[in-house]
Amino acid sequence: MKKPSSVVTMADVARSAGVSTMTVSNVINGRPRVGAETRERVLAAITELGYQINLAARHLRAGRTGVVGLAVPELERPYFAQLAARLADRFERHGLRIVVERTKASRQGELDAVAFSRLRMYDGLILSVVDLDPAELAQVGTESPVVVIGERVTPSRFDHVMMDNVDGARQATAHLLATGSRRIALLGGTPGTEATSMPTLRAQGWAEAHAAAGVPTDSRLVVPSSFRLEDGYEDVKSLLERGIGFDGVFALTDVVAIGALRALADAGLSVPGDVQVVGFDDVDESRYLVPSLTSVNPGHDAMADAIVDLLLRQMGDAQPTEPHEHVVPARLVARETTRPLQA
Amino acid sequence: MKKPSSVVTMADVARSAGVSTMTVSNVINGRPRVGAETRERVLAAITELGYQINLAARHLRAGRTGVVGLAVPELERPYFAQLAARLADRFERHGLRIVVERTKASRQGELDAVAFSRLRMYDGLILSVVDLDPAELAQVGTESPVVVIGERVTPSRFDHVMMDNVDGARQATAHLLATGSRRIALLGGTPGTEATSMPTLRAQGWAEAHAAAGVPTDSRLVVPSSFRLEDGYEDVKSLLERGIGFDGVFALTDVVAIGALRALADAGLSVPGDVQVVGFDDVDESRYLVPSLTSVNPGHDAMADAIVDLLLRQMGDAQPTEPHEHVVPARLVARETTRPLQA
DNA sequence: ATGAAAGCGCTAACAT
DNA sequence: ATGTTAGCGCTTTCAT
Repeated sequence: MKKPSSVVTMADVARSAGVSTMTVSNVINGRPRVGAETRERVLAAITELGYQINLAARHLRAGRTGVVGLAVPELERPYFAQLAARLADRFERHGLRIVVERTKASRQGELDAVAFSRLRMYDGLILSVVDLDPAELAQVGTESPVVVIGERVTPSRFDHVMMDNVDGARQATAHLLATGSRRIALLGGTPGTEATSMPTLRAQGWAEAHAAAGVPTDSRLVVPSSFRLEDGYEDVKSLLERGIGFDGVFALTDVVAIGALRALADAGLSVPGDVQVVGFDDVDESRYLVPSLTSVNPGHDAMADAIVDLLLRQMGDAQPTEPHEHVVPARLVARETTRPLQA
Repeated sequence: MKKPSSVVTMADVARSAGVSTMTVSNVINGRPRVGAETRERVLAAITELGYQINLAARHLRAGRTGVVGLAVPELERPYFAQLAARLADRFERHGLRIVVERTKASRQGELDAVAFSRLRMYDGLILSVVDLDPAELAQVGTESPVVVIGERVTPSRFDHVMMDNVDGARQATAHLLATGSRRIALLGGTPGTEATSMPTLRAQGWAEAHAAAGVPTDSRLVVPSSFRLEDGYEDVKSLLERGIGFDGVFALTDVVAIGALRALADAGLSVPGDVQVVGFDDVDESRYLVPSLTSVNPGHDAMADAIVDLLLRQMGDAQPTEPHEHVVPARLVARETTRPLQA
């Protein structure tokens, strides 16, 4: 019983079993042409020595890893965590592992992810682009399969799956207007950002709905912030403290909405009586909140399906096909933070 | 401008620049002893050919990947998503990437994670063990650094960081008792499970607190379930439908508590007036809920610190040290789903 | 059914 | 400052 002192290689096993490394390799990979008795001997040696295959070597040889990477801005955002779970389910059915990493929504983080992937650690990459600019992304040379998700309009070089941010935001705002809100705060709007960023697109939907309804917007109701719970909380608190009146809230994400709800409660405002609230993402917890959160469902399953389909296609095909641009429709889910529509 | 037809290797670059591969390697890795003019030439060739380093080869050679794996039961559980984020912050400071994968809380998934790691795709692995049994885990031969987290008492072969489940649950239950609850439902208790599983440990704390207070428990108040929102919801609904009275709820996780709160609201029960509720995990959203959720904080930062410390130690040390067992203390955070303690 | 040789793309060690 | 040699551990030929 030899203790595996440091690293046991195939050669060690081969020597111990009195065969060639090739035969060991054949046994390990379940290839057919190995005698039953030889196989036994090899297996015994493997157990005895505690042999473990070296994937790095295998990958170098095979040129593939069986791993798909998912790079998201932040691991703890429910939207991405839930997307990751959906993707994991789907890829698993195709015998692929999925691993999740984060980019911190930074240019560098996003570039790193592509680099890591194209450097052959992943057979394919799903990249949520936030900060990387289309031009930069376009320059990234990559032969390896990449599907870009996220809100920005990206260069046509890559397959791209996105939700319909503008229309979703339009629906959310239109619903608030239809149910009686007239001054709708936009939480998370980040003015001065790229024209194709998620906040800008959702702000655009907010503006369009106002225009369509002939209701004026007030720029003081646009509160810039990040996407954390405390941001929604602080945004509302700040509006109240500054005495900027509002009777509706469109939060750029459900997480922000949850923070906002808390601030409204602290201020003694009732929801939806005094203020109506709509979020975006329709994360799992939204329907369990009290009151349950009206939100925009960005088409989770359709999105996951499209991503998997496009990536597998790239991974399978010999010749690259034309890049696809896939927009998944969004749909408002009305719940208790908004009043019922008049019939 | 040659199009990178398939794979450009260092050798290609070397040829094109009229140097040896070694010089190319030196340039790429920023090693000092390269002439300025040569460096220029090499860099030019790299750009021109669109050369990209092959990490698989690098790793085979270097024997390390710079990647730490984190294997958790489910990607979308807030507790794990938030843990992942904390760990990512810390490892990043040490120049390590962290990637997250899921095990589905299954034996096989957990074994796969160890296999993947020890097969040298990760320099270290943080494994949340749920289903794998200590004996099985012990048999997994691995030279590669592993830190086990999770509730089960694991074999002493591995460094292990865990929260104080029993004491946390005891605090939660004691608080409910101290604030007047007498019939406390236990949501998520899974009877007949391993003696060291998380549900069992937390159930034990629940029982201990009752014993200490001289209050009898009622086994009908123990509702088995998984850890999703809908489980908490269904658990409460089921208790109510079956007419099993209760005036307190200890949910095994905050997520379950959120589901429970919704079911209580649906039944027209007030919290904390009619029923007090305590969760476990103190996830970020708990303090923003309305009413905010009283919960057990399992010591998030202390836990992350301990994990990182132990793993880095293993990754650094030549000789393996004695395995460490680290228990992080838990602490109740009283909020609005429970009544104030009588002064 | 099994083995020998070659080499995946890189880098550490040792020349020059 | 740059090149040569050797080899990481595996698998793909192509023998036998």
